[in-house]
Amino acid sequence: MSGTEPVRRTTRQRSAVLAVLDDLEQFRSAQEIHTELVRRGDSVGLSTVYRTLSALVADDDVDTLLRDDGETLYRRCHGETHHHHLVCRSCGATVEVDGPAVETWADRLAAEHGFDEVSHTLEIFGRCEKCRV
Amino acid sequence: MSGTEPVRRTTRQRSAVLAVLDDLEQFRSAQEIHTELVRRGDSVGLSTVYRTLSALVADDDVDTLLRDDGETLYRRCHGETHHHHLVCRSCGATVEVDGPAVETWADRLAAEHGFDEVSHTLEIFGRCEKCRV
DNA sequence: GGCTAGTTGAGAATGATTGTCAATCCCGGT
DNA sequence: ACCGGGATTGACAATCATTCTCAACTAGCC
Ligand SMILES: [Zn+2]
Ligand SMILES: [Zn+2]
Ligand SMILES: [Zn+2]
Ligand SMILES: [Zn+2]
Repeated sequence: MSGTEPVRRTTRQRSAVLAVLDDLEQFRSAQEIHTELVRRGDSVGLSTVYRTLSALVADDDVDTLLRDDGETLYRRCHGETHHHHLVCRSCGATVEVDGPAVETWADRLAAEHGFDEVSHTLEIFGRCEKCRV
Repeated sequence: MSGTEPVRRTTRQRSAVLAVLDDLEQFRSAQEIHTELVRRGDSVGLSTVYRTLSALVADDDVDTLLRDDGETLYRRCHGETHHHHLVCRSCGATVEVDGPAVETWADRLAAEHGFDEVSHTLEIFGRCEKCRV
């Protein structure tokens, strides 16, 4: 399917971004990840953070999620296969979920209406227990 | 649930935006709607377009949709109740769809994980028949 | 015809994301 | 260890959707 993927060199910056992602259980914005890198004293240029995240997404190593305000959030998920997320609006805590029924429903529906090259987005938002008053 | 809604006056601008929305079957961005208004010779300030659209969304008279690149699209839907969309990526043609099974699945899942104030986003993208090569 | 509060719009401001490009670095070959 | 060339970096500028500002305008009401 995908042609030969471009070579990715191992650099201090790339490792630093990956380290932050591996320590984070929540979906976070590029800006937040950049701030965290600075806080750790392992500073990486903002452009590089964006570039690295884009590469990770292209390689399917990182999942993205669009917040209501349009900002993109990133997270390194454990599941290898296609899945969705139950996300806490206030703390970003995330549960990876599978919905086999939804997958087939969406594909069938699209086919019935003559749609091609189908994809879908599905995210569930809420407030987790820890974030109750 | 919602308190007394703020008064909305009937202005030329508001009517013009609604007129465009009613003629459009596709999801469109605020900028595109603004361009269409100018083309019709019924120009409305861009700020006003955004303001009007926001008000319509707040009043549940218009549906929104976040495109992959984070831009917000607007559409005046026919269905009164909660529903989702099957959208053509190239022309924006939209089919309103219902997924009762998904609704209950999402709510139950969130409840099982102790989540509160649950909402969800679900959109299906594809290429419609007219947009095949 | 006036009053007044909601509305408008040109332009500035915001803020995330992307582009630029010279300096720097990784890595396979020697 | 020493190159060399292509990949990577980062300070900064640029883009672009969206929001803010605020003085001028107007719909709705007496
Ligand atoms: Zn995930
Ligand atoms: Zn899915
Ligand atoms: Zn709709
Ligand atoms: Zn739904």
